[in-house]
Amino acid sequence: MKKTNRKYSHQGRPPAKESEGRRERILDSALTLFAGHGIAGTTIAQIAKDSGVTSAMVHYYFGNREGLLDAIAAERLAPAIEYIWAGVSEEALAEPRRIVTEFVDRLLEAVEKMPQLPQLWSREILNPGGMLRERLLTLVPLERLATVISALSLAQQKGTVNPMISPPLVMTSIMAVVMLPITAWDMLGKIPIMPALDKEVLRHHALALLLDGLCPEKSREGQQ
Amino acid sequence: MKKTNRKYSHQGRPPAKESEGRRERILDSALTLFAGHGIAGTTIAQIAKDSGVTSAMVHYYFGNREGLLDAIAAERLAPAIEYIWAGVSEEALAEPRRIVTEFVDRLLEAVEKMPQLPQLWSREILNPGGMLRERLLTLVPLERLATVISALSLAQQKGTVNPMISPPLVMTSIMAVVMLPITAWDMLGKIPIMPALDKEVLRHHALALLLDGLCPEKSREGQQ
Amino acid sequence: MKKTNRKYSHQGRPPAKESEGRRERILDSALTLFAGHGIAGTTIAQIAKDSGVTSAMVHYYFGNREGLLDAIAAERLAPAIEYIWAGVSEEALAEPRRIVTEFVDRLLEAVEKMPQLPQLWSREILNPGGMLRERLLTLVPLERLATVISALSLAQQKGTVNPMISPPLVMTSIMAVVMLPITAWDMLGKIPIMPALDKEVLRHHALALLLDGLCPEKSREGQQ
Amino acid sequence: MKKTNRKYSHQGRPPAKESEGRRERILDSALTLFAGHGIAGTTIAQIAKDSGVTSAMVHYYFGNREGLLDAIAAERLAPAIEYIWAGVSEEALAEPRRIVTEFVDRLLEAVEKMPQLPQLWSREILNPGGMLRERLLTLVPLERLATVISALSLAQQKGTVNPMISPPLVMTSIMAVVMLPITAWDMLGKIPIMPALDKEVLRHHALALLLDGLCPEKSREGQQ
DNA sequence: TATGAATGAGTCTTCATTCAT
DNA sequence: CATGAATGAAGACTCATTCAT
Repeated sequence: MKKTNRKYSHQGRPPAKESEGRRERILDSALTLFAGHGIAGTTIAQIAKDSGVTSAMVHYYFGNREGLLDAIAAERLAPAIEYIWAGVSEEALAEPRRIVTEFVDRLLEAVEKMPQLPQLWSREILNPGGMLRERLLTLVPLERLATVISALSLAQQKGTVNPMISPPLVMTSIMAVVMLPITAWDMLGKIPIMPALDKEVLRHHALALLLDGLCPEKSREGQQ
Repeated sequence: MKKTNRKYSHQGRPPAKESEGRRERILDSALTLFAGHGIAGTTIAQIAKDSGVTSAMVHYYFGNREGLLDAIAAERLAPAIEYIWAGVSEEALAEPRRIVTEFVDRLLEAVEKMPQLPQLWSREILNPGGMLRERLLTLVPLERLATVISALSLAQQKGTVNPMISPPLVMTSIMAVVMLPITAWDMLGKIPIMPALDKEVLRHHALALLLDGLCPEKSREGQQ
Repeated sequence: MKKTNRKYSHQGRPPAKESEGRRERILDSALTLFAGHGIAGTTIAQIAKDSGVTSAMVHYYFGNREGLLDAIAAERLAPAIEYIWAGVSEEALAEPRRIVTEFVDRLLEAVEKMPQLPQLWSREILNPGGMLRERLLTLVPLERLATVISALSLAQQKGTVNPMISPPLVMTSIMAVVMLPITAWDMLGKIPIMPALDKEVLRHHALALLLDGLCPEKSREGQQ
Repeated sequence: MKKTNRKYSHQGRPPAKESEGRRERILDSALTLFAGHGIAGTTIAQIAKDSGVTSAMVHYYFGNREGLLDAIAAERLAPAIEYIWAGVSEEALAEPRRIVTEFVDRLLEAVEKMPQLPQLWSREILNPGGMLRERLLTLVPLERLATVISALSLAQQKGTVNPMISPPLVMTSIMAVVMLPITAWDMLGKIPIMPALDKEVLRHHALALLLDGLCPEKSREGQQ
């Protein structure tokens, strides 16, 4: 069941579609369909059809639905999550702005490699009742998160971080600001006066908002 | 099929439980179960059982599954969305900070009244493939959104709004920062050094982050 | 799930086929098919077809395969078993010959009413791994059996019962001698010089063999 | 496809486990699993796993499921049946008591060598619908059975056999009294006052019951 | 010989939906 | 209004069997 995660170990290109085995192709299809219609809304038959195999074949490789979800979690999502968190370097911990910058960049890179990530993350991981939640809870590097939270608290005491924000919520906020617009991408496209919207625009927007806020110069008197 | 939306039209108390008809009870159950297991993961029989009726009764009231979703969208979610957007007052448009503050507060009030909102929003509305998306797209006040975006752009030109942010993404960012942590509430609880986390903490965090950023005083050189 | 067992409570005729509900008809079909092909060899679809319903209907009435087996055990076989054991009267306990006679007669009456009994008994109840075994173990009146065994032991001490037999095996032996030939009925029919074989012949054979043995007059020297 | 039946042709020891080929090991597993869960309840994959081969291998050796059943019947059960019937010697035919004694002993010896026999016999051979029935019907020495029946009839005319018993049913009765308690062995163990029960006890019980009956001294008037 | 891969047919089960009452 | 009964279609999963290697 173990697989080396070629995709995230290096910065490697994905291997040629031809050389991928059926197993990988099934996982690809599952990932995409799960992102598109939700896990509960996707049948094994749909995955099989999309990947050009019979549904019996899906059972052959993964045993059952649960086994497929396990594989998706372990072989596709866990590496992505690891990759994202590996992005917050030790040196960055001392500089809150770097924490944000590096984390945002890792998120965007992960999404680049796996476009289904934002939707799976918001639907199946973040949500209680999400079908990948339990499976990934153990894979999220809680101690890493704790380290970052501590670093932010320390910086807050030193006065380099906004004293009003709540350190434990920061990483969630970053993920939210980066991932959710991607999820809603096409919805935003419906807005009439929407200008060109791409990952670069999103990156600048997210960094500016997270680091300096909407109205940085403004005095802070009337806030609540 | 249309119903007045007693809940959000005024600030009125919800009507006495007794007076609610079966129809409303079915909608309540549906809303909660949809939020908990996703729409695709919820059967009519579950909703029927939870609301103490037979599943034939659900069909009697709503025709079919689609009809139930229509009703949930029109009678429960549309009013909530209307309520949220109604919060950005005309006067606020001139003051970006007020836009944010009022919007955040409306969001939190809406969640207070309908705790299922964050999960339904991220799963079934925001996500492409979400089963309420199409139904609500027409109900989102796009012209209102356009107005706000224009106001933010104008303020940006006047120098009262961070020139690096992207106005069309602002409202999405606000919703993300407020709603997602609520969705992930219990997940965040698993973090060891998590302090007390409640709506008030979230409100201050969201407002501080959105308005002033994580590191407001810092110079802005390293931002690449 | 409880049903009065009309069939065995009195000596009543079975109710008219017409008035039986679908549920009963499904149980009838199941009983017959289970006896014919074994439980493991019978599909729900076969039962459904035989009883003129859809297989979804079988699930509607019994929940699942296990539920159907439960119903067969509780509503059909348990009453038959009760009926058989109820046949050994209190007065009979003092007279070993009456125990045998009454038990044999009850067995034959039960088979008369439920011709599937011998096959189900030998395949699915008696056999370890039989699918009704666990379900019926609790229903067999063990204390009644114990009473009979005690009575036989006592009679053995008084000299009215063959001192060489083993009382705990007696009831099993009786059932075996009566039931197994019925199971193998058609097989026996293949034997060339087989005379007319019917229940009456079987009854006399069983009683004679069980009570007096094959060679009653013979001295008992060579028996090692 | 034919194999010499080493096990029953002589009194030979079973060959060393090592020298048995895979084919024999598959048959062993099949025999045991068939006895345990019934033939219909046993899959080829289970047999393969139990015998340490792949299920493709089972097909390689036996062609298909039917072929495996053929082999079980021809190579394992037929020899056992032959062995049992070979036990009724020519000399015994003149003495009914010897017929019984020798047949009982052969049955017990056969069971000793093949503990799965009683269960397979009652489930899959004796029962109509039993999956080995057709295959073994031709293998049962019908003419031998006819000979024995004739001998018993003759003895009955001569007065050395109970005139009330039915000669064609005698051999079935013997098998029933010997085999069925073995099948139900563990079930009998559940009975509270059950004394030690082993093959020797069973042998004496069966012989005593079959030869002399439960109440040999009793007068034979009330037997109706 | 031996096996991993592959599959069509079938099994149990669920579910939205309908309808007579 | 309300429901128990009924069902067709579809879902997950199993299994005997085949085949290229």
